[in-house]
Amino acid sequence: MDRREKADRRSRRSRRLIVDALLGLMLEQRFERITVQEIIDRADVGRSTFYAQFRNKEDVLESEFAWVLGLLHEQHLTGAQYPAAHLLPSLGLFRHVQEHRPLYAAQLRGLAVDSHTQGVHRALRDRAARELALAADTAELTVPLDVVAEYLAGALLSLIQWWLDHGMPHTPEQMEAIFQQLVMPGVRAVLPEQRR
Amino acid sequence: MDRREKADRRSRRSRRLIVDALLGLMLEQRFERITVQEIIDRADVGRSTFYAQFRNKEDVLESEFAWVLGLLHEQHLTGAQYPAAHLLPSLGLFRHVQEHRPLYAAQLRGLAVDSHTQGVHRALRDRAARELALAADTAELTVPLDVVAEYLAGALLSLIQWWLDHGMPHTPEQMEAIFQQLVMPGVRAVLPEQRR
DNA sequence: GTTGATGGTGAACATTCTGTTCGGTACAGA
DNA sequence: TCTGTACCGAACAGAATGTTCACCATCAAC
Repeated sequence: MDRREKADRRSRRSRRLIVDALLGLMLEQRFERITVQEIIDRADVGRSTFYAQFRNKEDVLESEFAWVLGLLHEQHLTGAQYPAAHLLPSLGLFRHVQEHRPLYAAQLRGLAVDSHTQGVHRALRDRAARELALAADTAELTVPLDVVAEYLAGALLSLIQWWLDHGMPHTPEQMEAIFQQLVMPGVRAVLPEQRR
Repeated sequence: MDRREKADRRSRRSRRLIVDALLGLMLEQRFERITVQEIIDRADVGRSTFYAQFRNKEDVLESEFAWVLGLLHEQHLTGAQYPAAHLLPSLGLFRHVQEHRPLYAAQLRGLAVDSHTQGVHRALRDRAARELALAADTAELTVPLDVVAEYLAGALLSLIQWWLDHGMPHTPEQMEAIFQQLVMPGVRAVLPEQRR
């Protein structure tokens, strides 16, 4: 699964070159327009090397994303190292995006396989749904629980989108403050007064 | 520009067949995987007919979207036929999406050219930014104006996404109520008390 | 109805991109 | 030093795109 540690030094080098080439290209043009030929030209590897390492160009991005999302899960989405009232590990997510900025920026600019963004979206939405179910009696919600979960995930991602789009002018902590001010009041409004 | 009114009856027929075929296919598989051959097979038109009417398969969707977005603009985004405090014509948008459900549903399921969703997103965001600038003194905002605009557009779209995803179980009016409860409190929280 | 114009048809074609194969070379790691 | 593995590059088959063309169908106007 993770070919980062083991494997031949040459393999790692090739994979790195290819991933970097693709991320670079994605800052210039949209993903679908990029051809395998362009990738291997920029990476300066042979065609057969490319296909020895990846199934296709989608696979390049997917494997990179799988790795980064794995980190996200184990570092920020497991356990409950954040205040329960927050419902989502928003601060952790802002920090995570900042840490892996090149990948996320390329993803955004290249308008790439939307399925990745959607993967994050789903993960956040489900996480929020679970937290909400714990935080409030479902029957007491004035709005369906899964709408609230969708809203939370969507609003958080739209802040992240804005942040990336504008060259990340704020710190994760400032973004977290904005998130708390802007997004959370709506959630508290539909929860019956309870758990602060 | 708009080939719906003028043009030969046969042209209109062909275009309609092709658009419907594509929308149908998009309910089954993602846009990128769909080939022109599949479209013309399902539409039952000749290959050359397809290319006589459209530049490529993106063009099919684009022309349809351009038309529907044109309607959206003239019916819901111009003037200010909605309460100024709402900042966005959310109810109008919910109604509009319901009215053109097949297109929006296909767009969503097919994970199609994200640029269309982004087009709507941009339009909403800019609209919100303009309204915000009128509704509040920029200097008095505790959060940058364009973040709020982005948030509004993103949150509204995420509600629409949920709505489409779940087969539109609510009326536009119910969705509007949810939007008001869930999304607007955050906006009021960052506006200095003013204009109710 | 005849007629002239416009659109539709299917087959053929060049082109582009994809993904695979293979013999030979270079390098990593033990 | 030696063995396995990755890289290389060229060649290739297959798929999909978009174009062209000669022929046929349909329109609407006379």
